[in-house]
Amino acid sequence: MVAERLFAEVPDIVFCIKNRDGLYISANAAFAERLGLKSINSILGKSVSDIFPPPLAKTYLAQDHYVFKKGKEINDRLELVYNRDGTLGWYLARKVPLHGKSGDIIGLASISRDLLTPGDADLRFTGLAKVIETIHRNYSEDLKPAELAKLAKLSQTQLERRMRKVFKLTTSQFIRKTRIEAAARMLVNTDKAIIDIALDCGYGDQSAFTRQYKATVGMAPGVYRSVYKNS
DNA sequence: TCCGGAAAACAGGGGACCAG
DNA sequence: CTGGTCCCCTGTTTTCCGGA
Repeated sequence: MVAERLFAEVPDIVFCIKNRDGLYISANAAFAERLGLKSINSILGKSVSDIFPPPLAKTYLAQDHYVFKKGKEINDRLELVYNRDGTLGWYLARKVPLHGKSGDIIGLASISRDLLTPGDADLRFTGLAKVIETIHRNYSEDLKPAELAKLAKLSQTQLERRMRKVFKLTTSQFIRKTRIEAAARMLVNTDKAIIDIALDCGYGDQSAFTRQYKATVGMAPGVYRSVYKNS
């Protein structure tokens, strides 16, 4: 298959194909590496439940189900993944249905792009340094892309274009990324109540936070804490 | 090729409430 | 504390067009 060769040696894009039964029939080296495995051989023929912890597997299964059932793509989903080495990694995921000759769905292909951190030079060059600094400093407040654009002396259109160019994210996705990442750290490194973490991270109430956290990380905050704290 | 503005479509944020 | 529903409304994103 062409796609397999295309993604085989690409280091920052995780690629895999699952058949209609949800079993991995293809994956690239980057997939194995993200899972902390030596080769992809130990993944092939397995399902998500065999590979990921139950709460995450549940989320991934639901996504696969959506693709299989609706025949629609999942595009540019921002995901936070707790890497094997304990670091937090951000990825943009995409899942597309694969159709057989008769048009029926026979599987799905998934790619997940590593959101690499741009260098200071990139930020200064694009005029985004001030915006990023403001978001990192004030993520607990109500940040408005229009005000951030003003701060950077850019039109909102320009800000969005440059954010996409540098981060592969919209401004609001970047704000969300910053908040969720801060929340993830607080969940693991502190004993703060979830409602307090929600408020500290700029959410109006705890239920909004839980919903967004789950959508991004794949687990509710409390579940995430129980899985990763002291592990 | 880059930029800005406008308009329209659309997604989704989040408040409120409730059940478990 | 989690998670579900309902639903309004805001803001985001896309697209198009014209100008430099």
